[in-house]
Amino acid sequence: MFFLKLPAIIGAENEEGGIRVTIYDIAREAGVSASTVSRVINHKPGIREETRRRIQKLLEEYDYTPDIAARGLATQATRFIGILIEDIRVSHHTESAYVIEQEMTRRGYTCITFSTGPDSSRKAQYIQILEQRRVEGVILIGSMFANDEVRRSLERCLADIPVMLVNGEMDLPNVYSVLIDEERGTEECVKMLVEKGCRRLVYLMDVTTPSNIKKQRGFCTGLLRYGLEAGENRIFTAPDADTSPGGSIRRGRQGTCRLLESVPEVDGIICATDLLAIGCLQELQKRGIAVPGQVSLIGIDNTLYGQLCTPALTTLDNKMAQVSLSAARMLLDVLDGRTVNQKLMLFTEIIRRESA
Amino acid sequence: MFFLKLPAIIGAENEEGGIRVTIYDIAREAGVSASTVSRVINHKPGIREETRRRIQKLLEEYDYTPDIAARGLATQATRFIGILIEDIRVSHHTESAYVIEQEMTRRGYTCITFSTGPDSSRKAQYIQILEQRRVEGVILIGSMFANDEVRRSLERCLADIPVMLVNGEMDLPNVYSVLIDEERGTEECVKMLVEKGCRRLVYLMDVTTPSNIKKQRGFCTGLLRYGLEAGENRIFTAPDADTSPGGSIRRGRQGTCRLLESVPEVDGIICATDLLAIGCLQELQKRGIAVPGQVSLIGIDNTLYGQLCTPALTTLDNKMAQVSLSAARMLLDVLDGRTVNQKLMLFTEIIRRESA
DNA sequence: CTGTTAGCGCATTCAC
DNA sequence: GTGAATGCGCTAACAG
Repeated sequence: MFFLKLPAIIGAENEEGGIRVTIYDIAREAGVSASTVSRVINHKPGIREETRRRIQKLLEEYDYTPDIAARGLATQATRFIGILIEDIRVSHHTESAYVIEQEMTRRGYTCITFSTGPDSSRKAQYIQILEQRRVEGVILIGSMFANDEVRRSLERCLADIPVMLVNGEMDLPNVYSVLIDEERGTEECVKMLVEKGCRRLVYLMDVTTPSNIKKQRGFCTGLLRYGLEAGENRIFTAPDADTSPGGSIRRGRQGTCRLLESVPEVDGIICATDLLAIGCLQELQKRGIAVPGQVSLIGIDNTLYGQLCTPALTTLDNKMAQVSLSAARMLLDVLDGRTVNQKLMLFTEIIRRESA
Repeated sequence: MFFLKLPAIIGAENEEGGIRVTIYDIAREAGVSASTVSRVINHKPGIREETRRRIQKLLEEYDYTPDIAARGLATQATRFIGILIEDIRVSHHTESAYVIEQEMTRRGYTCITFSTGPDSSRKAQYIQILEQRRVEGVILIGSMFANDEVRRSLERCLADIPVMLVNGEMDLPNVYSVLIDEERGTEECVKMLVEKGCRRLVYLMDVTTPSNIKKQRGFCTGLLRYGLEAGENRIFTAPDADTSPGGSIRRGRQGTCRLLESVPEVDGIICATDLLAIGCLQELQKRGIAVPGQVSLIGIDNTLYGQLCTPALTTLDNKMAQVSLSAARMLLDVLDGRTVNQKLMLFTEIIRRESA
């Protein structure tokens, strides 16, 4: 398997058949030592201008490209950032991954991104892969990462590197959080519906993520605060068998069916996600229930989907792009040795469109 | 900067404060040499069962995790795959990246994915980053990578590693292609519209990608073949200033305005993408033009968006997920030393829904 | 200003 | 069966 690198010994020709040119090749060609070449490559001072130029020229001539892994081995710095998401196909996750990758790349880091799926033990496996790759920092996107199994895995594998939790909290010295106040945001949605005259509100969710639970709490708080009687019968959970992106819509439809059976007099619905809301909308329309005429509808996430449906969806923007960008910047700050706050909170905003 | 690793010399305690345990640490603890530990880790034969078990136990006890980069330096294998996409936020690109990442991860590779943006010189830069990371294979997603600048960059940087082109062609010995017959597919769309009685067809596109050009060719061929007079006035290009995902819809609306001015009697529109079609649909509805009553509308891509709008969009499914999966598998075959076809073609399928 | 030496963590010959 | 020696490509400390 090993290719004996004769050129290095004989000083003969190389640069063909997949042989990589190394700093030694360049050094030999330039009649200097490898360290000198290394210094030129890394723009270190203390090199005669003539030498620098000569080596620079050879580097280009031979199309030299540094092996970052080898460099990392010597410097103990891989310049890798790990990103874990449950499913990158979910549109606000896509947005997050995109924003983070752009920022990290801009700053000279390379991102390794994995879609882990919902299973916690799988998440732990991916954390181990990141450990093996010796990432210098990690960003976990989504509240579903804030659980004990992930926590244990982090303590075990990544105790010494900074970890950013996007929309989740974890009490660990190396774990930082960027949060978004979905709870208060959802409460504001209730307020808005009440002000529009709604009296029978329902919160529809599917997967019981910490995030969705927070929204639920905000919903309940809103009911109390704005004078509506609370009660378990105002919370509905759609079955979550199908985990594909399209599944959300289906769940929205099914959840709405159930909901309408229990609370036929409903006049305001808040859905945990936009896609759920769109499923809901489809079911309502199918039954001839006017939106927003008879029922006001609000989604959460501010996805593109919400702009496309008719009527356009009023939605709670949880600003995933901004939140993710903040997380990326915080991580960069930590890596640069700057002190940062361990927790940060950003604020949601209601995007008023036609459905409410 | 360097942490003198005293434990290795003194044989003292370690495992705290970010010091990674190496095979040498384990070896010392077990009273064997590093080679033996290495053999155990890599499940090589020729180790006494007792020794193996003892070392195995220590490995777990000390939470040993191999440094893959160091291993790669020794074996000349990084197990990295590079993926380049113009914009991962575009839904069928997301799907592609997802599918490929899942398959590669399953097979022990780690993906490095970049969103390059449309600019060719930027694409070349990203190719260089992949080279620096010593990826073992590369997948370029989208026809926009099939241009001369990228080609030169590949020849220069990645001449010795397999490159898969998803939906694009390039005549280079190490470049493989998985294609999708969008040309014939679009032709079939024309046929379908003609059979529905349409007589004034228009093709609306935005960015002039090789892929969109192919669709255009298919459109023209269809016109000829199915007895409609061709002509430049049947092709419309929407302005493409805004490159955000939402921009597509806006372009669809604007393009439709122009189109209606020139060909007010249009009764069938094929759009180069679903999002474009949705913008088109919005504009038509705004003007009170019935779809599919007065105008039949077909999109391309089979995105989730097409299922959400009203009426649901008839669309040409270009099977990006399958195409991407095939590309991933082909690449794995090449990496495993199996011979594969350098080109492969998959087939589109029309998804009939309400808009046509 | 530059070369020599050593070592990053690991896998692999070749001895024993 | 196992160990010692060597090298992967690169950087960094220390001399000169």
